[in-house]
Amino acid sequence: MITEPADTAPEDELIVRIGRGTSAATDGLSGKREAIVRAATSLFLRHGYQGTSTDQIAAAASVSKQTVYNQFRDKKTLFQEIILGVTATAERFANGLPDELARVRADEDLEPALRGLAHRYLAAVLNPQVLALRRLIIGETNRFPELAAEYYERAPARVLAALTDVFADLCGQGLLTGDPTDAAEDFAFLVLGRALDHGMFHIDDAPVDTAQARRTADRAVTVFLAAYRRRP
Amino acid sequence: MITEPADTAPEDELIVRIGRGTSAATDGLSGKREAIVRAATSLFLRHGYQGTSTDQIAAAASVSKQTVYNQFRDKKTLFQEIILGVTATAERFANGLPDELARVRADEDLEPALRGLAHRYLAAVLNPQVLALRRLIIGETNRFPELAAEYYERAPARVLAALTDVFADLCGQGLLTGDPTDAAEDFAFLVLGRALDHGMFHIDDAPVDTAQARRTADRAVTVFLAAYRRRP
Amino acid sequence: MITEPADTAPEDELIVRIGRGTSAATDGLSGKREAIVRAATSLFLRHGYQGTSTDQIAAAASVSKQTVYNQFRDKKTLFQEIILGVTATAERFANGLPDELARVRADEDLEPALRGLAHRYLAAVLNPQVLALRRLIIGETNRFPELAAEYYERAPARVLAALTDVFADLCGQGLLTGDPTDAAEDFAFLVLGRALDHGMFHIDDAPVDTAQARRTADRAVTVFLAAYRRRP
Amino acid sequence: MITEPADTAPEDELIVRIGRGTSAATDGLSGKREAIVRAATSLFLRHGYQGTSTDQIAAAASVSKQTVYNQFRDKKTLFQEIILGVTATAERFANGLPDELARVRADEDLEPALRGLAHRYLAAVLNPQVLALRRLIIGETNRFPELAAEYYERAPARVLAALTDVFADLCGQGLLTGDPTDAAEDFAFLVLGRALDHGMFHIDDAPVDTAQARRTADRAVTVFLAAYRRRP
DNA sequence: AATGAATGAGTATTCATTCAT
DNA sequence: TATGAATGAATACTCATTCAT
Repeated sequence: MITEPADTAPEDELIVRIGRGTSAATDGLSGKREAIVRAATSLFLRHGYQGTSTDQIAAAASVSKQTVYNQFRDKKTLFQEIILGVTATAERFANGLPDELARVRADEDLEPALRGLAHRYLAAVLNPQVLALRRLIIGETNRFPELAAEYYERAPARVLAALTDVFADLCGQGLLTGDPTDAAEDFAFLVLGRALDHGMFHIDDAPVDTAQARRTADRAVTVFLAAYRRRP
Repeated sequence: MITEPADTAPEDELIVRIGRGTSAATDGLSGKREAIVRAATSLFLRHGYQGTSTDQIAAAASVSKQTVYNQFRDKKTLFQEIILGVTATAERFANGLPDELARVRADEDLEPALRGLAHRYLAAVLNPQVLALRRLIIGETNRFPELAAEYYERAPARVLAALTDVFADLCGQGLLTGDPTDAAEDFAFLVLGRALDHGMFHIDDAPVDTAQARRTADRAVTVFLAAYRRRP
Repeated sequence: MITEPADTAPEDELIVRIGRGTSAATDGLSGKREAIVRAATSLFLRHGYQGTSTDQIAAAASVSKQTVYNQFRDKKTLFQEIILGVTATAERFANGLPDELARVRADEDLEPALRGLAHRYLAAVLNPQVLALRRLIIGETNRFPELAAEYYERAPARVLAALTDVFADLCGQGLLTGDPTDAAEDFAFLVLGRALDHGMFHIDDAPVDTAQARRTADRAVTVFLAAYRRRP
Repeated sequence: MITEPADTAPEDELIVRIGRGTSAATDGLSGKREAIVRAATSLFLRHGYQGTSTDQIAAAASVSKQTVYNQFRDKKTLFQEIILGVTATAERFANGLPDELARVRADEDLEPALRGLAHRYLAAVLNPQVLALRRLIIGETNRFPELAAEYYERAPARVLAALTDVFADLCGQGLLTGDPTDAAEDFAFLVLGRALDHGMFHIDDAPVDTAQARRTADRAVTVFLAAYRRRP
């Protein structure tokens, strides 16, 4: 119904190749599959699951409708594959977190290191596409409860687990006290809470306000350390 | 993966009378209006905006479809009126917060008072219907950006403002230090962050786990006071 | 797809009013319902269940597609209501049979009376629309087994039961011997067998060949009486 | 009311090799052709012509869709070749009938011989697959009138012709009187009539009830001989 | 000859909305 | 005002058939 031909918003960062054929030999064949994923991701993120028709997806991918169905059994399957594919990106981000703090050695390094971590974390989550993905999944939690739960496990929960590892290590170094799991949660939501809550209810295609994000990160670290820094 | 819960959840708490006819005189006439609101609220919360048809609303309200259109012009209008009506409930909760801490006078009262506040706040937000409403609005933020923004102002932001007032007062009493606005945000998300993040991605009709909520509230207050309690 | 505007084959005999509103007051309202039944009956008889689309039905009835769905929940329901409605016509025919032989009193009346009965029976069943209905139901027996069984009970089996009553009466009068049920079956298929078998596999819109039917009827009665006439 | 039997019924008896390549040399090449015929026969018998898609046929034959089209031009052609191929089986049955009665010599052999013939005939026609084939062709008589007529000529009519030959021979031996053609028809439908009529409208995968079939055959022969046996 | 992918028209059904009463 | 019936466009999905390899 609603046709948006000039549809060029670059969600490309979030779009990953999904499916079987990734080898060079099949690249030509699965070009259409990738086009469908790309188009559907963009449409789902902007109009939601129900608000996106298979006609629109096929048109946006410059592909016939049946090709969509040949590649993805039905709309539900396409949606799930896309969400899970995109989720993998978030998973990779989480898995990369621990390395960032691996080099913290002495007391004087801790606070700036945490500030850097907090800032990168905040910037990653406030990315407009990441926010759009969260809105999409949250809005479809009733329809796809298992998909939502799986996303939670592989993205937010995975980040918390990574932070827990980080803080357990820092406790082991004698830099922090308290339960690492609690520390991870408190750190995460001191950093993200307000911005994420606001971001859920506001569409803003502008990139993250870096200065604001840095102030938020710095304050979060200050409060966090007031509670969790080991005092001699 | 698609789940359709039975159509019998009593959202009555959230359903308030909306619209013009609230006086006793018009009660007979707007009984149908209320039935429509009640039915539509229930359906929208469970199946979303696009997942709810006007046929379903009319049938659930035992009313003809044209009556729905006579009362609400179109589906969008009905949706917006319902969301704003339900938002008023959240607004009232926010407005009641400051009174809760008005009686705190001496240092020894502060921590238990904050714990009680934190627990009531957490329990209120984790109410299954409140979570469902959040999911609904978040999922429709793209379609109804102004509605989402208005909800944010009248519910989450209103609570933060109320907490800011509370903490400004406590700072004035010499019990806390720091910026009251920052304190309000940090308090709010230390309390809510994790549970709300989890709640967005998990359907759970069970009532809030009180013991767990209390532990969370207590820990949040401890961390909060480590950073914001005025030290002599 | 296939549009047949000049579709004026008069199946009207078979089409009976189906449904709730038959009173004069609702006649105007259910005019469309009747048009749908009329159009769908014609199309189903000619193109089968799967070969008839709801688009075609709506077009042939000069009605919108949704009106078809408002009146008949879905295509299956429409098909079943039509078949059962038409079946009622066959049922009435069966119920009228016993009266035809009620007047047989003396031995000399028996043979001509049976010949008349046989001829009317044969002519009724060889009616092109009746044959088309049989083909339709037989062809859909896999898809609608209960409907086919119900048709069988209310049409062919009902006729056999009526003939059984007739022959039981004639046995009671001392005109026939043997089991009335056997007699009914043998009579029925001596009369119909060949013509019906042939008719199933040949489309022939021409009316029944009366002379041929009479010869068949006469021969059937001769063979039948050779076996079942009581000999003094 | 719609029933979809499991896809495992072994119609192999009815499936014969169809088409050009039957010699040993081409067996390798037409193995796929045979697989297609086998799969399509099974599907057509169970779901009808329109109810069977070329996708299903290709999948059931473990063959690509294009291979189906390479072998059979289009769906109609495939259907017709299958029906005609299966018809050949019925034809062979008819052609074998005369030999069965060739040995009848004396009066005392006649009745048991006819009973045996009647029973075998009845059992052959009541075979579930034969009934399914009849339903299929009858249901498609409007769409494939010439195919239905050809089936009729090569199966039911061929049996009647064979029976006519049998009875002409028996008349020549002085065992029967009357017109052999009439005798054949009356014999055929005294035997089959009721069971065939019932069988058209009832799906029953169970094998024929032998005792019941024998009783029917015996009664049919009794009535038949009452009319056609030559009396000295 | 065989394949997997592609096509465009068609399937039953439902949508938000409006009209006649 | 409230209703039941009606509408035309859209929904997800499937069809028989063909193309490139």
